[in-house]
Amino acid sequence: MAGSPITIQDVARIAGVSTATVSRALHNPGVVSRQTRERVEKAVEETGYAGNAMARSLRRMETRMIVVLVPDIGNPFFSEILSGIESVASASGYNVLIVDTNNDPAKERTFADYVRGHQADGMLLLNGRPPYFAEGSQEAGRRASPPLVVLCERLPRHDFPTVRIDNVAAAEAATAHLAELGHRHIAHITGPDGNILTAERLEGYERALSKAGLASSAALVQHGDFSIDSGRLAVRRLLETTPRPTAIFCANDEMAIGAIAELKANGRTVPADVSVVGFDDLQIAGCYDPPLTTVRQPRREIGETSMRMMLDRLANDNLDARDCVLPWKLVVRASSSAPGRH
Amino acid sequence: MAGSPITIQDVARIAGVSTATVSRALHNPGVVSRQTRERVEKAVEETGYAGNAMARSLRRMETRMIVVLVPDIGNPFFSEILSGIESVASASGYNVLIVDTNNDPAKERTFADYVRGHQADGMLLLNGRPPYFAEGSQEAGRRASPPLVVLCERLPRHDFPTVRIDNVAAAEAATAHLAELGHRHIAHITGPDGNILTAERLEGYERALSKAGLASSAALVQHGDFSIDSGRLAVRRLLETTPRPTAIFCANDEMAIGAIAELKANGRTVPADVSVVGFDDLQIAGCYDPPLTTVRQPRREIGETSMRMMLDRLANDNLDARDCVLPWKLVVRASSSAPGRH
DNA sequence: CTGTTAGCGCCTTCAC
DNA sequence: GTGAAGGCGCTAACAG
Repeated sequence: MAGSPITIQDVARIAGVSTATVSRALHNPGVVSRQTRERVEKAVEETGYAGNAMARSLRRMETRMIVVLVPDIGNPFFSEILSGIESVASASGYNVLIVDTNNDPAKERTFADYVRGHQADGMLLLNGRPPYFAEGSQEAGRRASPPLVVLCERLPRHDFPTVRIDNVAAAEAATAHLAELGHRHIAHITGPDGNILTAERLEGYERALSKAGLASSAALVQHGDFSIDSGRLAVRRLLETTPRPTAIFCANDEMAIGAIAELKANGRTVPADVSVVGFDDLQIAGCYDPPLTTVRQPRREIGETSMRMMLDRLANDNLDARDCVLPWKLVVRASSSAPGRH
Repeated sequence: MAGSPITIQDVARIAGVSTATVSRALHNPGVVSRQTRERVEKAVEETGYAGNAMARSLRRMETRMIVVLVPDIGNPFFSEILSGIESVASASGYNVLIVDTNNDPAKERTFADYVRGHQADGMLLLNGRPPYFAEGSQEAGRRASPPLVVLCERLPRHDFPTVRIDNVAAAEAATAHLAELGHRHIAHITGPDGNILTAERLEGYERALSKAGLASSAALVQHGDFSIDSGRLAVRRLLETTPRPTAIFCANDEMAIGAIAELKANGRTVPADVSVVGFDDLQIAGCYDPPLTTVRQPRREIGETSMRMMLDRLANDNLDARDCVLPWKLVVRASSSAPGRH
């Protein structure tokens, strides 16, 4: 009984039918007689037959697997998106292969090859870097590109289907919120260079400053990389800036948390001395001290929508590349207030 | 050129060799002549041949895929473990299918079937619930069980290979730390019922109380479920307890964060009024206000070790079921101190 | 309603 | 060093 695995032939022999009938009884039960179906089911039970996914995939030329490329699975921002992807996928009988690329382009490429190598039917991209097949400009014809949906960012010079929010508008609203509170020296801590989100949120920040009639200054814009530590470091630099900023808009919540921690460590009170606004609305944002004002993204919905677009695309080769823009919301909590006297 | 995918036959035709030679040139280059190899490589380049993983898997009867069952991918505790798993796996040419089971037993079972259905070569379990094939006591013979490694928890009544820390000892040390600071009323917020970690950390807590000569009391033990919110709720109940506890040992960091947030919301100061100790040492623990005293688990190493055990097991059917116990460390930060006057 | 047949694409003997 | 051939397990097309 132990040893060689059970195949459809074993089941067929025991049930006294052909392998084709076993296959039908399992995948298309309506088309076989009740008697036969029951005999097959009994044989399946007896043997513990589980099918062979490799053989089925080869025959059907589909894997029912979707690869999701995530730059950093430890980033809590992604987990709810993944959860949304997962729920839609499994409801349609698809599996999700989550791959942490660690922002390593080589790894991204390896896994992009999954689709070409028939290890997956499609790919969801969360890192805003186009995969190999989109690199050469001449070969980037959409006709040749495998099923792909880009999440959260829109790749410049490509028209892959996209699900995202309007980062420029959201960043503008977050910064405008600080300006409306009366802040005149508003700093910004950016994401990593080369990231599309970084550019868009910076643009929103600058647009808000300009609309509020505030001067922007290079010293007010500090580079970060979305990590807690980079938020701390950026604040250390900002504390040496003149005029001292009374408010900081951080390109994500983790840097905002680092920023607040560092402000406290330097004896500043948030928001009395410095207001801080984040971006993403991680779960921790509401529990931090003070609770963080931030931009909420519909993370689960982003995941769900992207997977639905993927399923549409899989069912219909010639689907148009849609750009789906979901709503965001500024969540005002206690980390932002009118500036104190200085 | 677009349309049907390139197969090994296309490459063979273009290179003017047989498919067998193409296969050899690709997987066993030493055995073909340099001339031939170069011709094949050129043809591969021209065509963009990527192989077909399904066909290869079917032929070789292995998928080089390992499923990892995670109860909740949003829990940051798991991400570094996953990262460790990933790095060892990809170094050996294995892929990791991360599945969020959402603590849903049905889903766990579905994915446990992956191994039987040849969709994966082995399985890593992070949720401490035995999969289907271990449920029936008679069929649970080890000989029949597919390659499986259990992380972080040891399944009772099973002898699957395990990688974990000594939770009882670590919880005892965390509690003893509070007792040594002079606390006499030490509360505990537990994990969810039925979880093995919950039981082990509770046992360590009780053992420390007993060794310190402190009475344990039902009112001091509040149920949680590892979530931030459950930490908040538990504190609300503890604030109505007499005698009021001056210290709380939480079964994980997230509940500790919730506990501190709720204590602050009720006007208590941590640690002056109440000391709080967590478990796990999440990244946020060091940035919280106050920085959290907690137990550090070697998360990355847990992941790496478990994947190595899996690879060993895959390479050698008859490997003994090892129980690998890794070291932990109590990290004392500012959230715990001697009790104030009451 | 059921059986027979013919591969899916690849790798691995077995010959030469 | 290379080619021919068979088959991994399954399912879709075609007969009956």
